[in-house]
Amino acid sequence: MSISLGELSMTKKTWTPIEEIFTGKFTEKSVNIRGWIYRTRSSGNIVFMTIRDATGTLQVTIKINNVGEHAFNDAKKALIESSLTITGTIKQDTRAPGGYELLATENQIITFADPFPITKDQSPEYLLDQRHLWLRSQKLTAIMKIRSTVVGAIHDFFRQQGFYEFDAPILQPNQCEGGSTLFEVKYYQDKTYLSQSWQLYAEAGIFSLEKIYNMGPTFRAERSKTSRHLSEFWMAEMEAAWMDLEDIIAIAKDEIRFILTQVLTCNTKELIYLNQDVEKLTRISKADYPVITYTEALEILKDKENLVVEWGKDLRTLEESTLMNHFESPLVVTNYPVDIMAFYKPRDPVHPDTALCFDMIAPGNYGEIIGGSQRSTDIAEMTKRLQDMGESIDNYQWYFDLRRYGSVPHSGYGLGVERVVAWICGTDNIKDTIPFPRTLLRFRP
RNA sequence: GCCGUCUUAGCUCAGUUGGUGGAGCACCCGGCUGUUAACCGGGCGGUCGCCGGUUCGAGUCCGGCAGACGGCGCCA
Repeated sequence: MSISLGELSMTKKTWTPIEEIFTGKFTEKSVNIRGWIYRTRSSGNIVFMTIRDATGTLQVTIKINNVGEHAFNDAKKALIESSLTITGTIKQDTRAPGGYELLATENQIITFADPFPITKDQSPEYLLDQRHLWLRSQKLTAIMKIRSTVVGAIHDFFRQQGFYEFDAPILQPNQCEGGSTLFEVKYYQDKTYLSQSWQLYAEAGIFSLEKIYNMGPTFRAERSKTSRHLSEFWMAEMEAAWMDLEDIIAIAKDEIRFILTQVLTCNTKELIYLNQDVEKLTRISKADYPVITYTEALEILKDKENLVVEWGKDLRTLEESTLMNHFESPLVVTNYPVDIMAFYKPRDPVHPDTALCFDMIAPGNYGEIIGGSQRSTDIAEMTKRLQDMGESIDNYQWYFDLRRYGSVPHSGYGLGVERVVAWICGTDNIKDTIPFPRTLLRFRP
């Protein structure tokens, strides 16, 4: 028999998070826990359940002589993912996983679950179909905890550095990155697009707040079917007046080190569950990251890998991952050819074929985790490059106004939150780093 | 846009030369007082993606269609 949810909320018990039981401080004491059945098995007059809550899993032993026949039969027939409350004594026992178990004196099923559709064998597609249920898995729980730490760390980092949070519209009339495709949205009698970047609006914000940041959803309708792409992803961006390329590269490195340090502090358990090398991540959290130019990257590829890339072509996935064979930590690559860069990235006056821009590439096969640049202040050159792309200049007059009224040198970058989480967690696919992934071929559930 | 793979039970898969469709898991019933993704016995479960063709006979061979997935390009 189930207890009513109203009745449950009226009970004034103290509930112990499962994680705390493994500190040993509750041993031989009576506790109340609540959660969901992760595994269950029975043998005659004894039922073993693994119970999970948000903090961990614990084996519960239910014996008919301790809880009575009615509660015992409920426990025996409750399927995986049934929710329940249990009272009992914590025992230290080497036979239990983790060395502790709860010997039940009472158990109350809150809701008997239907047969759970996810069993031991699952395909990636099936798990994506059942995403609303697969979120309960230990793997996704671990990743979502790390994601939460990463997002919190980004806010903490910029606020500690004196940045203000500044919001841009999600509905935007113009495109930002050249070549990327936009999601069109009906806007009353008109049409607009989902935000591809916060940046153009951020460039307006720096003239009052000087140092600003933001983190929010970003939408790109690229026809990419890879383990590194999402159609909707979260980007953490910064923009600052008076800063040049060198300044923002230093901030980007500090930001990555700060994120790593926070994750290593808060999520060691999760990193170990995900089979990540904690010592290596600790090393990277304290390291300085190498900075090379695009031209130097081509030389490394040619000299060490015999991989020849024509100067002027962008680094492709193959080249980036080959390059990363030579680096344990993230790598900063600057001065890409100006002709393949977005309209707002300025020419380097010292090396005029290149732009004052950088990418930070993650180790492994996770690709670019940060992209940024100084911002052009040359209205004539930006106008020409926008026209070459077929863009209507009228939409950018407000942006050019920023150069007409007290323009200053300024710079900014964007960090792909999911790519950073994927790299730290070592996931095969970026889809596992966001609760409900949206990709070229999937937008349900 | 280019290249490739897959589609058989609720889930994961096997299915020989073309000859009456199988296993494990899940679920149900029975057994078991220390299990670790428990185990043992039994049961339930199928329009072999769809349409057509070849054949005495097609899950299997051929053609078409549909759907799912992966890689590249592009990007965070």
